[in-house]
Amino acid sequence: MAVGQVESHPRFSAHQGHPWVAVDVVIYTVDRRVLQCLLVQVKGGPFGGGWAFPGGLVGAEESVDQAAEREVGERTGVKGAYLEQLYTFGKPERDPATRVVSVSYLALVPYRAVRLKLASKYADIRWFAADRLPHLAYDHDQVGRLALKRLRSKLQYTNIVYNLLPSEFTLGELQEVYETILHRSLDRRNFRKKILALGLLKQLRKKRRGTHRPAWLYAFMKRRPMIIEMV
Amino acid sequence: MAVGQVESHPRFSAHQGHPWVAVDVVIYTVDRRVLQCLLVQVKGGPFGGGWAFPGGLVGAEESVDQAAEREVGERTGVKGAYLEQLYTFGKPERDPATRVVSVSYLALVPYRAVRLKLASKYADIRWFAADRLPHLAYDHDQVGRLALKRLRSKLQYTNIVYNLLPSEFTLGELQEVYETILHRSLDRRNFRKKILALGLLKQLRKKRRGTHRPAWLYAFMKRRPMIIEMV
DNA sequence: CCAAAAGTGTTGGTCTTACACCCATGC
DNA sequence: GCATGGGTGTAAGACCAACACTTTTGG
Repeated sequence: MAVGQVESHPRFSAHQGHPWVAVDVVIYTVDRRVLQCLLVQVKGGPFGGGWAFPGGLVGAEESVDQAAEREVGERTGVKGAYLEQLYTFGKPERDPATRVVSVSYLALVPYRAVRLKLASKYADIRWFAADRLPHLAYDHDQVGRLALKRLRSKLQYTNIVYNLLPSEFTLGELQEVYETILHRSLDRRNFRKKILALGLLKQLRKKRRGTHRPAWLYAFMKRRPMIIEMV
Repeated sequence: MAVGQVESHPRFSAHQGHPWVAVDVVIYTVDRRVLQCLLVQVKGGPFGGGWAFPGGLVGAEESVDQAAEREVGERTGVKGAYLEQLYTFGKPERDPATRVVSVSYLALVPYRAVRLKLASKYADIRWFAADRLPHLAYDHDQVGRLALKRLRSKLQYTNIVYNLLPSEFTLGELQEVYETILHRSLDRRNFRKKILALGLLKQLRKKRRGTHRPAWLYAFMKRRPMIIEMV
């Protein structure tokens, strides 16, 4: 991209120079009653060996959202995951190697659908319990705190939880995901009352048979983000 | 900034190319019971003659936040205004002249402190009623909708309104600002009850003498952002 | 028959909303 | 004395949190 393009831009003068643009994605999933979060191990540079959220530069032809979606797809194999922009971090010193402005995203993927894939730029990739992350490279500790806060708060007034569940589930399983993420226990009767009152779930005609009394299976009527009030 | 720097970056490969980074700032104020919003008239290019929010490229040495603060200072003369990041817009086609990723901000300034200053890059600058903006250049219609939504919602659970008021004010004036921004009338008794119960205001030892019964003056005890519950 | 998870209503307290009259001043 | 904005309390309804027992199945 030529500098001349910006010098002729009607709103901008080019004297300032400019940073690079990257995305970083905090990818959550729930597996066996634990909220997990995907980290990659940085290979070289001042943070080599440290852990960070996966991310990469935004390409010339793609939108910033697309770059985030691409990163989720490349690392987890999941297409069309739930993605939400968190915040843009732009301090010059946040990455000592280069001036990088980073747009952070929150992503939710169902655990069963994930097939982790390492990129050559990383030394390792794996899930960590979201509330016990190691110290992270760059300013990613801050990104992680923000993501967790946003996830917890958004759980309460949206239906995004459907992104973490299989298409059929029992109310007990649904409640378990809420409890896992919010990190506190909820009253079963109140939970069922409230979530059923929202009218977002439909009861299926089958039950899940386990080791004990079978439970009705439910599904979300619509699998798309909606603003509601929960918990 | 040399490409070689990024090719040697531990996390990124340089094949992608990269966009420019800019900020756009939605600057609100309240004047005579109207929520006003600052627009500039674009000079050349495909949007020449159109109106947009003031903004500019992020400099190599400054953070993105600083670029926004600088823009507010340059246009209004107000230093240290309330600033909050809104969202980052990053579609390649959003600005036809150049690939620009734009970080949008919401700013609040007290009307009395403002001295508007035109930049050579703009044809004009002036206040518009926030709920009657003209069609804007770029994707700024979207930015404006988002800013207004955020302002209204944040009014309800923070104390940011202090950024729009002089240091001393009556409860009537405070309520008027709320009503102006929320665009609906509030019950006076309930409003006073609630806002006083928050304990954020102190009653001063003086009254404002107007054309009728004098009203007690109040001030915010702390002029810094806090999370609360209002309205 | 025992263990384990599923299922189900009511009550008290808190919070929110709606609403009407008197007061102090300037003109 | 009248017009104008300032100042104040209560009652009804909505909402939320707390709480215990019975049912159904597998082993």
